[in-house]
Amino acid sequence: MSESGRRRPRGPRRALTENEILDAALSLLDHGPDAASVRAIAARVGVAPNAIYTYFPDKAAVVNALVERLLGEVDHDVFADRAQPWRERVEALALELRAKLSAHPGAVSLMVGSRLDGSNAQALTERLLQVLADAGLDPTDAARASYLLIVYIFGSLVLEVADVQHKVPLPAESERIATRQLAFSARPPEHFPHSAAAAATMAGYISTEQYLWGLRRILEGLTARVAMERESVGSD
Amino acid sequence: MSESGRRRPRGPRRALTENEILDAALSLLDHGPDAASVRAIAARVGVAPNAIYTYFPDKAAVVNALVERLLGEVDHDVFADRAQPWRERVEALALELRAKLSAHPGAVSLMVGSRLDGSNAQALTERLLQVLADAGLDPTDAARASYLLIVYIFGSLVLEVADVQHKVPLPAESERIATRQLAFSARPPEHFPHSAAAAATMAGYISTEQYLWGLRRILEGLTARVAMERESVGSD
DNA sequence: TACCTGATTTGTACGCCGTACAAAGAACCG
DNA sequence: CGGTTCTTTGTACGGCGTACAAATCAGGTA
Repeated sequence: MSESGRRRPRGPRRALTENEILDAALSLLDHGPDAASVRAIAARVGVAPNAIYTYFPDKAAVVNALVERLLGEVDHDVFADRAQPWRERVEALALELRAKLSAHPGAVSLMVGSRLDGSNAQALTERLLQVLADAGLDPTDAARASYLLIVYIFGSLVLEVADVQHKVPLPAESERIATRQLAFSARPPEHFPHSAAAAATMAGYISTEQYLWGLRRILEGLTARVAMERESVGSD
Repeated sequence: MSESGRRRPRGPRRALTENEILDAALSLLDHGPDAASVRAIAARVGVAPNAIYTYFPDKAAVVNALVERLLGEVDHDVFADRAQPWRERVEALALELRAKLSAHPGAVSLMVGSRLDGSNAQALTERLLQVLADAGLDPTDAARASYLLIVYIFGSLVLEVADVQHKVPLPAESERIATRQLAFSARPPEHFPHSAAAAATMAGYISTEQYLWGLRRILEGLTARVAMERESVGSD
């Protein structure tokens, strides 16, 4: 074992672990995206603010590690089963990601500007490419499609947390819809006829139903292409 | 005229306009998303920091106004022409928005968490709904589709600015692709076979070409639905 | 004309933030 | 034991958004 090979370092044992710091940051984030300051995290784990810098080089590293950890919580088994229809696997992946990330709205705010290139992010991309390859997309289309899906998933999350704007805790979906309904009906209908007509639907934008609706339209667009290409190839 | 009806206020004439403040903020944003501090803006327009609060209640209002102003710069004529094919109108809208917003990467960072419910945002939504209605979507589908498109456009922008991470000025597209190419080839190919194979495509993710590719897949998904529904309605 | 009144601008200050730096403390080695 | 090395802390700097009271300015009114 190489792990027993490396001796314990010279100094005092560390009082914390990286994970305890991330735990603290994550729980603080439930009080708003700005609540996870270095000072607050340090206070939460009972240590001086600058002790954090023994574990992470700067705050951006804490954020990156936090995002990576959330991505690591995604259960791959749900959509790694190649016996399942590929569409359901993509939907399962999208729902898993949304569930794990929107559970921490503050963290979603933080991932904007995070690198998203950690090993867990790569693993998820790889899984997605796998599913799309199983769907019959050639490697180039699969790559493009995976980015399209990531944009959709990530964009939905960002718009969703922007909508609830660091209110805490996250209100229930039905309550959020009602709030938006009110906001829409306050608009001048004479200048925005389509918007007024679509108010009820638009109030329900931010919902799992709309999320899946959009996802399915995208999947249809991806496979329409495959179908077209298969047709054009013809008797091959 | 009601404008001549309101008399000039009592005090000294204002030294600035809201627009000058937004100009200053916008030019500062080109030096990074954090460069547009209230103090920096005030210094830029030659005024004490707290004078800004005579024009805007707080910094969030400045950001909202800035985003609204950028949305107002979008040229509606390009996609308001109902004689044009609706697909091209949607593409023109998407390209206009991307062009106007990604010209100010710092501002895109700021719009995350902005309300996006100003009159210009509403006008764009209305236009989008109009185009989708012209495409033959019923009001409900048009509403859902417009949100899907907004998520895509906005998500693409957010991921794009996250990729260049406040580097300034924005590097050329070819250079960004080369940088990403390097990053991808540094990954362990044995654990991520699909990712490795798709590296070249993925390096080119962030490009106008990929942006349009995804957009067209979405439009195909939306119209595949319309086509299906028309078929199922049958002889009607 | 001179004063009053109300809007604008400024000076100062508070409490945060991320984090650099040097000193102090703790565990291991010889 | 002393020395070495790592962790933790105290203190401090510069910057942030913004609250508050004083000063300044330009009307309207007497």
